[in-house]
Amino acid sequence: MRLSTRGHYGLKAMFDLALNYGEHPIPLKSIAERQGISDNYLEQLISVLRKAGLVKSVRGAQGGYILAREPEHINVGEIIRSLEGPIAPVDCVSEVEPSECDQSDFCITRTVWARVRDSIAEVLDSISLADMCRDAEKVKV
Amino acid sequence: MRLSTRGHYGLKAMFDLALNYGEHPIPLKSIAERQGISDNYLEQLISVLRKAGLVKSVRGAQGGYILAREPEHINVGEIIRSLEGPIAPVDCVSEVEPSECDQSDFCITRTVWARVRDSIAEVLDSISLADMCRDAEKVKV
DNA sequence: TTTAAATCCAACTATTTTACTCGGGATTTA
DNA sequence: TAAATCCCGAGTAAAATAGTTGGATTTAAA
Repeated sequence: MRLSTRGHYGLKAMFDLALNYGEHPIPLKSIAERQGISDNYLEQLISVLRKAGLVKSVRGAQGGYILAREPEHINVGEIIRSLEGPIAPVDCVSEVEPSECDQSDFCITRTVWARVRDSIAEVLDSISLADMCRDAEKVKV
Repeated sequence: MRLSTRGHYGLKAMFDLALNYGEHPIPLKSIAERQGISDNYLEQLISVLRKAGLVKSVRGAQGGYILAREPEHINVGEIIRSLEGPIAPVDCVSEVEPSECDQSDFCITRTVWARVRDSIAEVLDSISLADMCRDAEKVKV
């Protein structure tokens, strides 16, 4: 029941962008450094986030990345889904295109995984980047 | 955010044993057949469940497996943990021996994963095999 | 007492996934 | 024009996954 580093690193990067949200784009290299991630690898991940419409890029010198929306309007669920795919503890309860399984037991186990899926989704969808920034403020003080 | 087949199959097998709970041990082959699992593979999994004290085995002809406790007193969380290890979306919030990470962001992302972990655990620990059997009854009628 | 039905166990393996790295091209600012 | 930066596709080593295989042991029943 583990997240891959894609989602893990991706959220770190997005949170970093939220903390540094403003006029100027943030170069990927500085995000990678602060968050302790290989910048070559992070490049791949942020490319996915860009294609998903969660960040905007500015090319050239002095370029970098900015959140595509205000931190208040980006939630963790979106970030994780874009990097890890639909939430699905097992395939047959995927949020998108669940696979069929015709088992003899009326698939009661399936309902267990559906409940797990929903509880994960509920947590992730309820937390925005702005929420996380507020939490960070609290910790600082 | 996926479970491996270990937990998936393991729960199916335990549920099968719960549905067939009684005097007689259930041979592994019949569980595997009903649940559509390779019996060689299931053998590995049930061996873990036995060592975890969740099932008892009876060797020899007419042998098989029985739940070590009544279905009411075995919950899904125990089964999953014994097969998949501690619940931990990411290592640094593992239920057991969380790994250290000294990042610059006060690890607010960490608190997100802790909440996910807790919500998964809450669901899994709240469902017993007996609950699942009752659900199965409802579906039948 | 033999046979067949079972569990038990350890080692092997093919495939897939993960977590990267690498090299080069395109774009923009100073 | 040089430097900083994003963009993109291909390659790769290591680990995890999902099994398979072969044989030893135990026990009930014929």
